[in-house]
Amino acid sequence: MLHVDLDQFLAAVEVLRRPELAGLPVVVGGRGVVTERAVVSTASYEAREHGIRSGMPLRTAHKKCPDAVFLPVDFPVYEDASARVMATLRSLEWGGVPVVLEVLGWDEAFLGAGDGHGELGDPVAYAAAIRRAVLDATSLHCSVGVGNNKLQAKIATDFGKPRGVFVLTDETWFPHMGERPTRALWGVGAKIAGRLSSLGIETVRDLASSDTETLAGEFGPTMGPWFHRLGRGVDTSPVDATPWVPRAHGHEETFQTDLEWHEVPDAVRALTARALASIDAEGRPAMRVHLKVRYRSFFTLTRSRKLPEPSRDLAVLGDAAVALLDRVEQDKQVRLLGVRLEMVPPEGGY
DNA sequence: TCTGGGGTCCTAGGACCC
DNA sequence: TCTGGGGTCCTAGGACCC
Repeated sequence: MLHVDLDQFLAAVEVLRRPELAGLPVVVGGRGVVTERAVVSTASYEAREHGIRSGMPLRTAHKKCPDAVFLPVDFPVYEDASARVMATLRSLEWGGVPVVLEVLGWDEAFLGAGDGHGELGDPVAYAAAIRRAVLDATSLHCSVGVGNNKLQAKIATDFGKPRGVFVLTDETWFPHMGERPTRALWGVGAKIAGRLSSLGIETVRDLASSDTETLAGEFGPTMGPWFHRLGRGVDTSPVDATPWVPRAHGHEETFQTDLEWHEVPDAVRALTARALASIDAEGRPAMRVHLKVRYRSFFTLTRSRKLPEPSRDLAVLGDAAVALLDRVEQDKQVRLLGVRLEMVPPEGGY
């Protein structure tokens, strides 16, 4: 089982079309304007040497490295580059058998052989061949993780970065992961790590040897046992090449200056129109409308309502979104608004 | 003037029905 | 007058990931 992840993907694509940027600190985020409310999407390795990280406010990044090149996020260009990478991967064979490819976003994929569980021959040699194939076809570098399952392969890739291959298996799981904090696991974020810590569970090994019943009591019958499996490096899910079918599309916007309440309904209607344009491309009507409101204090509310009947009518959807405003506090300035339209499932479900 | 924008999945609790 | 369970649907919100 392999996991492939492009190195500093957005920055690498920008350098490809502007070779003079090679070797410079490059930061891609927002509209590329360092005074605006936006965050870093990807920083080149040179920029990371200055302490710049994904998710960091652009303004902060600019303070850390005023000489960095700041570029706007250019969706179509990354989508095109991503499509070429995935087409390259999908065309590969493993031991004479077509690979099974599960795409995760723009710059990542799981790759298996046969039924999606198996692998053939020498996976490390094959991983190196994949890196060459992607580089030859797209001029982009990637790292590859090898594991007995998707969880292990995914974590292995991080150890292999940049431009490397790393192997993490049932045999090497505890030597590599046992003493790391639970946060190192794919699926454990800051909040879950904190709740685990309050149960006395700090490391991956602690989690692996913890009591499943206790975890189920704390996190529920699905999440509890799942966390326990994460700790042991266990993951039975196959690589699934089924094309992704979106459940919903939405748009949200952080306003450069907070909105006064009288400006909010029009802004909600504008976001609804953008969301509608996105779901129109899917050809399925909306069945539920979600509204997200963030106030100046960074306090965020969500409200949603199921429509009486599915709709693709802008007036109907706009009215439904605006009606949700009645259920939120209307006395504070608004920093962010979001409208998401959940679509009717396709024939036969997802 | 720290803290984007696109998503998915899970849980809790209330309403309602039998 | 008091009150058990099971089941489903719906909404709010939490958490995670790229």
